[in-house]
Amino acid sequence: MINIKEHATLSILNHSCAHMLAQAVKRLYPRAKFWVGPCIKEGFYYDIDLGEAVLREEDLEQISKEMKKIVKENKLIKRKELTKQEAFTLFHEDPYKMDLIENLKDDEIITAYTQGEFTDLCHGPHVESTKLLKHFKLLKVSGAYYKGDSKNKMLQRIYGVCFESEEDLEKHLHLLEEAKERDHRKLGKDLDLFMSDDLVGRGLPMFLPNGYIIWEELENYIKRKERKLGYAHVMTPCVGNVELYKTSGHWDHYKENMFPAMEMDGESFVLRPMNCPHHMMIYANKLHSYKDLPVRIGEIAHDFRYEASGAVKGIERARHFCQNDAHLFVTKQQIKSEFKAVVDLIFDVYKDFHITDYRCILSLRDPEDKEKYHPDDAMWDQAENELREVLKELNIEYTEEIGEAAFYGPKLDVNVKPAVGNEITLSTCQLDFCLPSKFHLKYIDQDGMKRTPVVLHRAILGSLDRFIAYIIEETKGVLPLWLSPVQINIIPVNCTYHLDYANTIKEMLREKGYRVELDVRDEKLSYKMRESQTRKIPYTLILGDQEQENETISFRRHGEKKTETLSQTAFVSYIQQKIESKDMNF
RNA sequence: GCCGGAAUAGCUCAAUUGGUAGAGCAACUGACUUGUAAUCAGUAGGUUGUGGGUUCAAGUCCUAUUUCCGGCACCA
Repeated sequence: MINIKEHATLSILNHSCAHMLAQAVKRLYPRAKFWVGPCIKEGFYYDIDLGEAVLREEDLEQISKEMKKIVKENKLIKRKELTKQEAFTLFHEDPYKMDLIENLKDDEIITAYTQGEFTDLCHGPHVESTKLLKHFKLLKVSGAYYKGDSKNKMLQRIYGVCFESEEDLEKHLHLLEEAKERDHRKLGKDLDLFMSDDLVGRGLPMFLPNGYIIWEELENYIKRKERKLGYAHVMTPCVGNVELYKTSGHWDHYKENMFPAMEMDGESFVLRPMNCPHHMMIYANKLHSYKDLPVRIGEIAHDFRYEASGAVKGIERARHFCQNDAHLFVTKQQIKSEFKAVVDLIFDVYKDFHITDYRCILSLRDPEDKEKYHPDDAMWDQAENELREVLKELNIEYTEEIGEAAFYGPKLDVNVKPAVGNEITLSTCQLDFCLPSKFHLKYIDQDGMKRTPVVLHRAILGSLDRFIAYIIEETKGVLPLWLSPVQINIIPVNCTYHLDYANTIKEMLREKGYRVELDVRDEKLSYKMRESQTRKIPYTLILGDQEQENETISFRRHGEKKTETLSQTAFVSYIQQKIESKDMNF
């Protein structure tokens, strides 16, 4: 989907359209006060304080009509420079604009743009006239906190998008509709992958047999990779004593996101929100030599977080999920090489899944903010520099975000944009200077001294649940062969005459380990073929007289019209090769 | 958590201003025996999310609540 904010002409068009939206709102709601109306990736929005009035989706139509009028009025959009004093005078009735003006830097040139009766404080630039803003669509209304802070008042936000032609607009709206069709929540239901139920609880999805096959395949896939890289996998309980989390610091810093404590026999337990403390204890279970390091402890671990009700979304963000987690215990000297190995693993995996549209973010501390961060400047400097060096050595594009690091160390996040909704973090690698010392972790160094290791927290597939959601949306539910719940569907041409042959083939394929179904229902071939296609089964076999006589297999690949015929052995080696290559396109 | 919207059969959706809850698909039964995206006929399927209220009468109006959806905030 097009990024409007990054687009030279569309960004101006959309920003101008936001002004026109404000003008229309002002006409219909004279008491409206305006905060900001920027251009964003998806188009534009405007944040508005309407006082008592409440905007509903259905009100958008009327506002659109007013905007169309303004288009017809062909208002020229005029720029004017103002002194700060002039600006104060001009916008004295609008507290939000006054706020903006107050916070402008003294040397900044203040400008206002006027179109007809409406003037807005704005740095511009804008199109010349409102008549150029004809092809727009208001998309949705929502609440949005003033200055993005939930302690502040909630303003009303209207979203919209504007294009240069009606054709472009229609095309874009069509894309938005298509995106909805690939929503993992819809596909998860259609393909019987997972479900949820009020009686089980909000944010607690359940994987159905089909969905669990995907889950299992991914688990095996990533564990195999990790084993090759020297990871050892463990299994730890989902519940922990509250003291464990007091030791780790989670109780102080993360309590609001945890399910409440359970009291029992004078002890207090919580469902774990993450696995670090358990893994710390596993490390502490044994005295380590510097020769043991790095120690890599991995786990496909079930976690529980009390996500805000508004944050819950299918299996992308739920209150129970499974992390592809690992903790690497390293010496200071090993930070760089281990970090590099993690980054290599991330992109090795992305290559397998054809993930190319991602964004790397290196989150660093804000050196000015002494409160927030673990106080060891030398350590921070070393770590941050080494992370940078690795990313540069590997020639990875990334952006640095100052002040976004966790209090315990810098981190690399890899974000992707799913078909529906906001950017999500898929992979992460976080350095931690704090946790090991909280648990008094040590190793005996070469010189016989006890030293504290550094920990790298990392997740490659992130949570399996979230990764599955992402893969479903990327593939539109047409999963690669190795992940498909049903890989091969057999349709006998005639359920009496060809049943034996169909059964023989089915058993042969099943013995080879493929997930195969035989459709013996008393239905027409075309009916079964249709269903096989809508279920997005990669290979549909048609077995009739010809195949039976020649001991061959005729098959059709999902989404294709043509049929191919192979000998049984040729078909098996063809399928085997497809599965082993983890080809994303079958 | 906040703002707004929604909830009707397993699924997708209908139901005039309040006036007998309905269709397609799926399921089940039967007929048909078919070579690549829907064969035909029949049967069954519902305290309209839940609780309260208004009314002669509520899927429809009011109210509380739960869940879902779109955003916002959150994601040490």
